[in-house]
Amino acid sequence: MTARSRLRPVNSGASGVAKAKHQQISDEILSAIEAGRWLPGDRLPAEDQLALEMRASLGTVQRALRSLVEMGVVERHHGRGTFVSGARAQEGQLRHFRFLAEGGKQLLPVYFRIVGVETTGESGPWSQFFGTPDGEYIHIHRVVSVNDEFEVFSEIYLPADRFADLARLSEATLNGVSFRDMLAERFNAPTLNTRQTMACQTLPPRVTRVLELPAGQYGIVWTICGMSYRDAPITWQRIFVPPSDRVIEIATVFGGHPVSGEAG
Amino acid sequence: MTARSRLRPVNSGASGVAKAKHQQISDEILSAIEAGRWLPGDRLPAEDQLALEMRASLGTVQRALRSLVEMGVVERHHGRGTFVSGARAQEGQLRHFRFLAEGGKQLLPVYFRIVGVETTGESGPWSQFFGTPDGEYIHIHRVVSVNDEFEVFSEIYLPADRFADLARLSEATLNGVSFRDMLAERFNAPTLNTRQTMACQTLPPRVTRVLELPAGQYGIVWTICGMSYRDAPITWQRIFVPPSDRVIEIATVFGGHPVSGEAG
DNA sequence: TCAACTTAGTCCTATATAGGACTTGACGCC
DNA sequence: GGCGTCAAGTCCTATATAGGACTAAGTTGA
Repeated sequence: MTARSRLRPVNSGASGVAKAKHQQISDEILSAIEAGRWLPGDRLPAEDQLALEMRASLGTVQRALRSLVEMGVVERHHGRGTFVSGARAQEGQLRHFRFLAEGGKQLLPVYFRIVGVETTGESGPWSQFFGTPDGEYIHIHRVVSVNDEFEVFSEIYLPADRFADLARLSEATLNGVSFRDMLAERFNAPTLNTRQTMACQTLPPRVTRVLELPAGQYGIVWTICGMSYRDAPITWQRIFVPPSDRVIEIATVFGGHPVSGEAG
Repeated sequence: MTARSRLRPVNSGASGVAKAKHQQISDEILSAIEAGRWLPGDRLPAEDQLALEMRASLGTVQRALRSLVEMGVVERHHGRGTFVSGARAQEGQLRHFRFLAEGGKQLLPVYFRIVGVETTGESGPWSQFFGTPDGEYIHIHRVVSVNDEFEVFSEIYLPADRFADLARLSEATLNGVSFRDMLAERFNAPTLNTRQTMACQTLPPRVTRVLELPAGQYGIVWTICGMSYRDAPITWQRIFVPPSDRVIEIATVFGGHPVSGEAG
């Protein structure tokens, strides 16, 4: 028995409800990826190999893998193999949102400047999202320059226990990086799904001060709850967007094909 | 041969690129639904029946039907059948967006008041979206009251030729109805997908005037491009949202499971 | 050296078949 | 009438099998 065949055969746990075998299999593979058995970029065993390990037929394994593709967990390439999705895989893609110029041209967030990093036990909507009312959180404020054209203010909360190593990273290391990529690459915590809300409100003083805007300025208060495998909450982010002719495009994906295009 | 078996056998057209049979089949069924062979709420023939008509195996038809479910075109119910999705099917669901109160409770748009209806040849971002620079459009302005709690201003453009009957409807008929439902039910044009952008900008005078806001008030300018079967553009909508502690939740659906919940 | 060919590995499609699970309506019985 | 049983219709899962298509790497030959 090689190291390759360490996956538990499905249906081994006496679970309450019976689940379809293809779901059990995708669940099993997902667990293995979560546990780090394969890292982003790694190739999974071939379909037929998995079918043997899982004691299932090829068709059943294929169906399980298709559902993992839909979740954004793996990618399959004809003739090459099945790979764990890295953050880089969707780079530049409209997976969750992006900024656009007036004509529809895409703007890239290129410059991040850390304003503050702290660990806090403060509760708020983030603690509700994480489901840990008394939890400790890493709280990072940043100014994000979009395409060197305009700036937004971003603050992000992460559970301190899950990302303890992050608190030990220097600010220099955190500067200029995309959190989404970093969490996927260094913490095996890719953002697979988001829940987003928006409102127009007055920007708080700490924001207007840093962005050099008049006090009481209105802006978009944009909340992004980031979820990873099994919809586990990993990031609570709030972005303050001042008035601008730049627009935010929100990804809405149905039927497997992301909506994109140049028009506004 | 009954009226039921009018679907063309797949692969009959000498198309340029070869498509997979299951794609051809879902395409074929989609065309039939588009053409009105089955209307929203109607039951499609059973899987095995379709397999016969399409000269395909059961598994292939099932795969085609699953992809139509993903697109939101049909719904399948174990033991009952496969039905063309009506607009009502997703009522109250977070298919594209919804309004939330501060605590996360859902607010329903309950009251629509028509401000103006006109037919215009004016060009703008909508004509770019529709791809008809010289087209005629039905342009409708409305005040939408969300849960009787706050008001937003909505304007919508529709291609005049496609929805000619709509221009003939009286304002009384248009008052108080959801366009999304009406287009699906009366025009066989369900909104299956959207492209959404947002920006914080000053609200135009015609909006502040109707909503009784101070001139120059900032707000969210929210553009929603609605698409139907095969991503055909059907509605271009702009919603002006004044400052409020009410938030807009945008649906972001990945892996087939819509993200929802009570938290903000 | 380099292009063409071959081969192994992998994913993709499609079929025929079998049984299970759920829904609905009909039927018979009390 | 009300209840349980039954059967037909439908979707759901799973298997075994076959062949095709794409990729990457190695081999051959001019």
